[in-house]
Amino acid sequence: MPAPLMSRDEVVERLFAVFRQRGYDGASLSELSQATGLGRSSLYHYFPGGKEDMARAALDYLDSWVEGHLLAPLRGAGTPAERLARMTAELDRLYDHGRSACLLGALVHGEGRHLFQERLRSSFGALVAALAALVVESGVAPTEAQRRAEEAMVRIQGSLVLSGGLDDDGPFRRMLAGLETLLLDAGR
Amino acid sequence: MPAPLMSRDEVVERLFAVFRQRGYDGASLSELSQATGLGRSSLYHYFPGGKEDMARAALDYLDSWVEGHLLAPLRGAGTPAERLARMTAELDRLYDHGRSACLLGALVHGEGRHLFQERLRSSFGALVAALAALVVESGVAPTEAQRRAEEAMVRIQGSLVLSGGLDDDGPFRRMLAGLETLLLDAGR
DNA sequence: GTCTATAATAGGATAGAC
DNA sequence: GTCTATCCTATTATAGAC
Repeated sequence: MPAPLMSRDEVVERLFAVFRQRGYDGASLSELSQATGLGRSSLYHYFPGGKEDMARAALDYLDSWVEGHLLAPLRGAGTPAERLARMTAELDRLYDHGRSACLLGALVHGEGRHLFQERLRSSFGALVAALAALVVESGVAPTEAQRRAEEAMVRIQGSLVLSGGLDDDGPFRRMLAGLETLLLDAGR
Repeated sequence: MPAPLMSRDEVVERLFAVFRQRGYDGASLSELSQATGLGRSSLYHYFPGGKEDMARAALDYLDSWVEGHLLAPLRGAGTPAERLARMTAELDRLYDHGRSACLLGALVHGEGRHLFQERLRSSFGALVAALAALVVESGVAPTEAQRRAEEAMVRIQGSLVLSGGLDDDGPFRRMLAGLETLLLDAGR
């Protein structure tokens, strides 16, 4: 019995990288196999349900990353502005300064949406809810906080689409720079 | 020689509908064939370059639709606010109140991006430029106008992603409602 | 747990009849 | 201009050896 070449976590991380770039329909087993260095059969050993299982694992990985790197900082110590700054720094890492797509945004299209609509809803919903909670804590009324949190999510996703389409980091960078004003500035 | 069952324009319109929903990789010839009612061979008669040609035609169709329904109104008669209102009404139609995806946003992922990066750049760029011109006309400095136009595009795309992911029209509706304030209100 | 081999299907694309 | 038939490749998935 050969020992595993890499941890399951590392395998999933590479699957995640393929799905975010190629989308569900565009991610072929060949590419997933190449990216992980595992043969098809090894992939099916880890993921008996095939490609759908692999995408689900990628979503699990993202949820866990988001919880650890985005939601936890938002709930952590410091002023709302400090916590938000920690989150935006992590967003910048996650999306490689706007050069990498969002897995959720990629799975919204084609078969991915059909397979994962409920997961997408809950993942998007959790992020928006966490942002709204931060904004409420900063002294904004819940209704308005919810509106701002939704708009922040809209801008994150939209800037990734536009930066991808233009092949230009600008939109993502400017979006990141404007998040604090959008979420925490009272005069709006 | 059988007469054409439908005009080329109508064929392209149906191809457009498939690509926007399924993305480039997710749009199979079977589905494109079904959607148009044309057999594979007939599709290749219209589009000798195969699927890539079909997607290109869908992009042409979108560019033409955008020129006629979005850019022309922006340049037309009336105050900037009136022209913008005409454009947002057309946006609402194009995206079916937030229920249909954007072709450009769909083609940003997977193979579509590699094939059409330049087209995406110019289509996105033309829209942003037209919005910026309107904002300049309303009395805003060019640099600030460009910033607002880019943010409008970001919000359009982001709201479509979020409305798709949440399966909820809300984000798109609220985005549309906020466009005039974003673009034309001085106090920002 | 990984490999080689292979099945079974779907994909994109073409040829030629009418 | 559309059809039926076909080709070739890639795809997803499985079986079985080690």
